[in-house]
Amino acid sequence: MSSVPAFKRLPRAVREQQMLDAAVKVFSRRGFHAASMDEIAEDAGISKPMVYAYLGTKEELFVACLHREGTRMMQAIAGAAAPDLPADERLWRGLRAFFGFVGAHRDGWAVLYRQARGEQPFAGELATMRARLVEVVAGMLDHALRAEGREIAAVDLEVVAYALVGATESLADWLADHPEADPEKTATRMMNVAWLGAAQLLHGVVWRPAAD
Amino acid sequence: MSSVPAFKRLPRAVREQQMLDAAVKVFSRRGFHAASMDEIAEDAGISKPMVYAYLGTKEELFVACLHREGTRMMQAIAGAAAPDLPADERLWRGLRAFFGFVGAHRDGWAVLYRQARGEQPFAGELATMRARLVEVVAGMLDHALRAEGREIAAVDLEVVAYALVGATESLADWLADHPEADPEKTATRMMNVAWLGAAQLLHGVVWRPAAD
DNA sequence: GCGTAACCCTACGCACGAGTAGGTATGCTC
DNA sequence: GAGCATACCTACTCGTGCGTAGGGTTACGC
Repeated sequence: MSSVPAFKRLPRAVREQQMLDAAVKVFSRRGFHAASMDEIAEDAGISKPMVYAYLGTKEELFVACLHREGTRMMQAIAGAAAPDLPADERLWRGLRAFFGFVGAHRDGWAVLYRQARGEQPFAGELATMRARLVEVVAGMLDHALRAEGREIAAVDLEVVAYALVGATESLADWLADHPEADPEKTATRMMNVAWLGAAQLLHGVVWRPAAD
Repeated sequence: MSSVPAFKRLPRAVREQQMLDAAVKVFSRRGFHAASMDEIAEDAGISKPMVYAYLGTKEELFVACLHREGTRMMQAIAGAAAPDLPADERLWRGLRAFFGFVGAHRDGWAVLYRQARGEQPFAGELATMRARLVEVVAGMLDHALRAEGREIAAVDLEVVAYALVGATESLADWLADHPEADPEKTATRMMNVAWLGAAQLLHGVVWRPAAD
């Protein structure tokens, strides 16, 4: 009596992706705690024990979401910013790829990402990703600096890179909240804030507080 | 038999502050959801029904925390950045006040703030505060621009301001995570990132993507 | 000294949601 | 077509934590 087979008995790999899709969706719109495993299961068109069997606990599930989305984003960026280009061009392409990605996954990534910043269990996971980005940006700055024959203390470089990454994340939030906004244009604006300032630094222009 | 009166029967205003102190502390270290009203009450040296009687639901309590801390911060900034100063000086004093505040409330404010970004119910509350900041910064930029005889579309101005505020928030996070870091120095670094770039924009220097 | 209003408590009800026990059906291999 | 693994389900347990009912005690006005 297998008259209506169609939507059943799929291989594990497929179901896992469906579950992750559903999880990203639900976590995004509800937040980690407010999201229930029941809703995720229902949204994935499957029953709860299956989710536990394949992806484990709620926390593990969330981490899996972060991992998948994070990896996709990193790949998008890495694929765009070839390491043999000049610093400004790399920065530009990286930013464009980043905002393009966020624009294409507005409710997915950006909200998931915002969640992770707050909850202790995931802050570490996220910090790792951010650290990789900061390292890349700091490396770019350092490289450009050496080309100019200058040097800056590593800490300063890291903090500047951190600020740039932070500004970028904020604009990503902004982009996620403004569906009408254009990712490309946002990238251009970020480039203006970031690169014009950074270029000054690279040329040895420094702002100092007045002695008061 | 009132031999040990000391720590009992305090007036409402005092108890409310104690409760808020406790709530900020617990929300900060546990996060909104993981924090329990029982723990907050215990930490405030009072019983749970009192908290409900004075400050209302858990959500209302959290909002009250946000409000108190946010107001304090805004006052700290407003008190430092007099509106009749030149833009760069205002920016500098504002930043110094901001990082000073965060430095003095590392585990209080910064963590509370991070929480609020993620949870939908509070995102709005926080957005309002951020919007006020963005408005101030954008106003400063606009003012400085007009003094130079230039103009920029309001949207662009807002986005730039948003990016600057975002970068500042990120450095605040960084500061909160690095207890050894100096707020003053952090403010200087932020000033370098922000002002050097902004000053370029003010002078009409603009970065544009190459036609490819 | 007596009422009344504030302050404060010890319990509990109750819903919600994470995680599981235990069982059924379907395809695949030989 | 028997055996086995994999996909899948319904229906529970059980802890946790929000919010409250209902009652006690200290101050303060008169």
